[in-house]
Amino acid sequence: MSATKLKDIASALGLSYSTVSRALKDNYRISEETRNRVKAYADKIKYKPNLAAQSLRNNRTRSIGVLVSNISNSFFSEVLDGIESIGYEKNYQVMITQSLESPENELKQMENLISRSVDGLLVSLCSTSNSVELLKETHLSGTPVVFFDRISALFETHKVVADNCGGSYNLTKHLLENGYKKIAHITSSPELSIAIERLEGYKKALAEYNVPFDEELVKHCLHGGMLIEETEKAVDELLKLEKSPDAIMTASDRITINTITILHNKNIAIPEKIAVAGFSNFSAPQIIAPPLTTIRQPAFEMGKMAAELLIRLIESKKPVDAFEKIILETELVVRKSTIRKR
Amino acid sequence: MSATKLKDIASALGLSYSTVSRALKDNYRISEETRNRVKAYADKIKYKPNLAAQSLRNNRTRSIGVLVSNISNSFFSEVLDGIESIGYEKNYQVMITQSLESPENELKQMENLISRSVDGLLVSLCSTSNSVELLKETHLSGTPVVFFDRISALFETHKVVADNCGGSYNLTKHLLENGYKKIAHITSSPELSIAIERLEGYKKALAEYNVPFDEELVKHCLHGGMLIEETEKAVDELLKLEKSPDAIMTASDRITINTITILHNKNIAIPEKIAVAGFSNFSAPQIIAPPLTTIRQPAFEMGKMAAELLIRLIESKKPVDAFEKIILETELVVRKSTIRKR
DNA sequence: ATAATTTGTGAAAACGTTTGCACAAATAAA
DNA sequence: TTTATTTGTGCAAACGTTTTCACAAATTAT
Repeated sequence: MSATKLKDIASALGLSYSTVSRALKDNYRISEETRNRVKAYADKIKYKPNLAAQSLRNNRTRSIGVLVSNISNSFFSEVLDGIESIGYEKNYQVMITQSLESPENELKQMENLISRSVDGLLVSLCSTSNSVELLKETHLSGTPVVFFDRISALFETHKVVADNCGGSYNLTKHLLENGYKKIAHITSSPELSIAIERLEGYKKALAEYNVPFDEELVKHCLHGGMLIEETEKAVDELLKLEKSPDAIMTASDRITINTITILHNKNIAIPEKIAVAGFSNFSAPQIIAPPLTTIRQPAFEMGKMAAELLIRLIESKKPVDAFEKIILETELVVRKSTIRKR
Repeated sequence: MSATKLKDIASALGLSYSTVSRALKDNYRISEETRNRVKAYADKIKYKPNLAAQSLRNNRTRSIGVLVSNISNSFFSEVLDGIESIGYEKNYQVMITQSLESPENELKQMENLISRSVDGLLVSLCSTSNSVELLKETHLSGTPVVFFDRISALFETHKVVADNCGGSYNLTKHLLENGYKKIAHITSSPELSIAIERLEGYKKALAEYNVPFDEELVKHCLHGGMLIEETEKAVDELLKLEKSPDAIMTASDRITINTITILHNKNIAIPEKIAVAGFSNFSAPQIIAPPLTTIRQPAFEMGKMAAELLIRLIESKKPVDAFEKIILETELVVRKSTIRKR
């Protein structure tokens, strides 16, 4: 009933463990003949090496750990899809964990992954992360770490990100060019790298079009829109402003959905009264009322790139010389939610 | 640099490995005093047992394997979220793989998980699965298997499913009661358990309202709507029918999105010309044009239940007597896509 | 011919745990 | 007091690999 072992092959073929082991890895001085005999027999009895034993011996698990804030967030689930596809291709097991935006969870999950001796780590930080120190140690002790999406300024390492600044610049510019003057920005926690970068692009576009930046038009949802109340508060405050905005740029899927829902409930016409557009990896922006102008991030691609980079780092013999930073382009798709009929 | 080991504790405290090991597991005759001393020191030096060594020795990995068809499908990503939440709670690592609806992938992924000696398996089969034999073996060899969502008639084991039949019955009934007579059903591969059950509920409702069942009104998308073309073909064929349908009930998120997109493109008004409703775990059905009547499955809950059951099976000493089948209720939410103004 | 090298294989240690068994010390029963 | 039992600890084997070292046989160089 129990699985086949090296010993089974060895005794069946009258060889020693060592010879069998070496024959299967064909990296040593084993005669062509023996090698083939061993491999044929291993195939025949469907030998599968015991991975626990291999890990114990080799200190390698052929697995990578992933930390995201939330698996079921559509952006992250696409990223995970990409990571898994590379894991499958390169024969690495992917271990997925989520922080749920809690720094305590994040730290525990990270420790957990490390104690499972994953060969590398793929991390998208939570907004108030305090696990950077642990990551530094991990990195130093030889387990490579690649950040994606949400990175940390406190720890210089390999990174794969979307061009957040460029994306929000393009989107803001699009709004400005279509005659919107008072553009609000509802974004997530101000500590997040992505929020900072998106704000930057927004400011850059405003400056270019000589529209003064107005602090009051920027609202933060500290929970990234997990709670609709925080978006509600943001929208309400915007509507109460003396000169309330004629467009809202949102920074995430959830915030986008919340904002639209709220405006619908208040019977505020989009885009006639207020235009809406945002960062989104929504699966169907075209069937929203109204079809939504979006900045789409290459999430699947990001997962693939990050996983490929990580595995490259894992498998490179020498410690890699320089940190790589890969920036992926975003895509602006204009739909009706930002186009007023004349 | 390297992690701390049992030996470190043992030599620091002048004890043997065995005593330290037993003290940490407090399941043997170790004096209160020694136990505390060991634990305190272990805490102090942040001792983390080597999991590879433990697995090798115990034949347990404290991990469970999951197979879904696609991580980024919103239904599955919610399920995964649920599974992960229980895994975290019970301290099991979750290893997620996807079949991408390919039986070959499915089999490979399954073998992979098994060779990693996961303690149990959580499986949602792909439509033309041929890995049931392997699962049977696995089950017999003592690794429990729990099916969720898409189950197999060929293998009797533990199951967690939504009430697909009841759900589609309710939805069909809702349509019938709102005056729709010719209700089409666009569903996925006819081999899938969920498709079979949903068709059944549909037929049951029709029969109850004395509407004859019409084979021509049922269309299958073999790839579950991954390719928009297959939905396009289905819709086209329906529209070409002598008496084309006045309502369409869709069986999955992707098919729903595709159908709505296609009808929009053809300028066919929903629900005035054709009503649309479907099974969906879309994150925002309320902001679709028009707001979508849906049957929502308790995906997160399903993941939790399945994971809890599996872990219970893993940790129960005796082989469990009977197979459990948990059926979760679905929720019908009526919105404008099925309500005609009078 | 002998010496040096190459080639193929095996013995055994190591990776870090857990656990059956043995055994001494302390306690309880006779 | 002697014997039986309980209590606390240590030794050593086992889990299934990989790999260093050793060594015999075959080949090549001298």
